[in-house]
Amino acid sequence: MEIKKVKRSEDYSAWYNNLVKQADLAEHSAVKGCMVIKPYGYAIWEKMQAELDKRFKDTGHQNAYFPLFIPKSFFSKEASHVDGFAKECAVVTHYRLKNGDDGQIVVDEDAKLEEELIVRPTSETIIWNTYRDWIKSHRDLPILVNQWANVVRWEMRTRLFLRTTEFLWQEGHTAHATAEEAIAETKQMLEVYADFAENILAVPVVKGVKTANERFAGALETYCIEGLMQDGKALQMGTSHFLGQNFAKAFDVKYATKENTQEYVWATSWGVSTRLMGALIMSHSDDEGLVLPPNLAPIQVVVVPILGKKEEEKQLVLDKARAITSTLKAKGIAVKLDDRDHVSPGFKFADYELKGVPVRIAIGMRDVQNETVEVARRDTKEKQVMSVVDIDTKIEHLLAAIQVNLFQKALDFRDDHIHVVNNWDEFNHALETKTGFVSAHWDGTTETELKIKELTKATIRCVPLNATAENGVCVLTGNPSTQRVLFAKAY
RNA sequence: CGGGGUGUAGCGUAGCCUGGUAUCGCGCCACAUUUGGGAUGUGGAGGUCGUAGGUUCGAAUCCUGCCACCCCGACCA
Repeated sequence: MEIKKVKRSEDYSAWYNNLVKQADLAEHSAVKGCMVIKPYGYAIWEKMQAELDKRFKDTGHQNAYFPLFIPKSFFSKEASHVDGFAKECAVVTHYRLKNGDDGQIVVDEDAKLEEELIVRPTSETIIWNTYRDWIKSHRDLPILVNQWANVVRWEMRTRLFLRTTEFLWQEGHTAHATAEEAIAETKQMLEVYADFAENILAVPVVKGVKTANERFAGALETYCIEGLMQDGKALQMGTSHFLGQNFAKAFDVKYATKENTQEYVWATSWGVSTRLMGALIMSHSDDEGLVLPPNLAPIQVVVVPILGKKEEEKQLVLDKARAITSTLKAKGIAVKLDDRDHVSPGFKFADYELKGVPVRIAIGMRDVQNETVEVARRDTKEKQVMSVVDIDTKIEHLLAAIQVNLFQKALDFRDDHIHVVNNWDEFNHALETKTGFVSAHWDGTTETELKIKELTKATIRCVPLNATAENGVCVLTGNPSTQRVLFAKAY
């Protein structure tokens, strides 16, 4: 395969698209807006799933599965929800095809559904319709359920992983007796997402709440984690919603309290999607290709034997390479020995760099004689010759160091790209001349937020949770404000 | 969905303006020599030129519709 080089600094979009294809993560399918996730890309998604799923289970959740289809009438039950999703729903209207007059397969008009089915864009409605039957008493609460699923949102414009018509995600849907408990759940899951993003993806995130304008359709409060990509655009990486009693009321889900009164149930929902693949790619990768954090790499270490021409030397090198491979495997490291003899070492080096493998070990005759290996790390491109003594421990430490370094690098980049401004001129100047987040005072009204969006294309990514109270004036209106919010151009 | 652009072998491309059945590189197959940063030579296979029509003796090339992708908007995880 000829490698098409696209520089990140020259055309970020082209670089991203090219990287997704070259690194064998995904490709466009025959279906508009839908992608094929290839085995290597899916392996990374599976690692994400495993890490998230463990955290969900650790916080008491169970997995379940609800239907792909939702009766249309369910959507009309929660008014703001239908407003939010109606414009992007795929609808099933018929259940049969037949042979048409001209030999073409056509939809059988006689097989029209009584009630159309919506392909889920999210599952609150079907799930809350189900919860009505599950919840009768305070003893049935809480319900802590997650589902791994595909959903469909008919977006105007799609991009590999970042926004596809069909995407994979998980959606947690919990039911609680009290508002306090539901809010605690919402916040807990936000922490789970932030922990996952920072410690597994090595992507620093800002935890915050969305403004009323950016809130999930049907939520009282939307918490989010926001990341900053290498091109300086923000990416919403996960959301956790406090839904109040909106869905309980819409679907009439009540429970009997200890005092035998009937109360509506309190709800949360939370989700992250294959968009995280996009976040991962855009946070760390470079002109040589993908850069994967060790905690997520399907292959953490690749061993490349440098095979000489003499048959006996070949065997010596291979034996040594195999020995090191099993030593690392025994330590629980995901290691691959690439002993193919028909591609050159140089080709393999470049190929595994493209695939983002964190550590490469090369072993040749020199190393066999000296009891050494050459170790190269993907993140810094540094190479060093190491003694094979305790190689497993050394590699284990190196992987941990790479994980930390990637996070630190991304964190430094993010912090360098938060621009604090205090008036409208500074605000505009920052948006025009710099990329990243702009930290500014805002008067708290949707009107101002929309006006700023119209004037600058920047949106309020979130009201950060850890911000300190600080009196100031809104950059646009001059009205009083008590806290800074983060603006940015976003994906 | 609006504006702009692109579509030729698995990948990247030339040819299109000025119509005559397609160029080059990588990859692939065979053999040999190679192997510490994308090896070299020799021989070979692979294309209904995105798709459906139209014009023409003849269409990759001209015209029309459609599809897909990219960029910029609007919408959004």
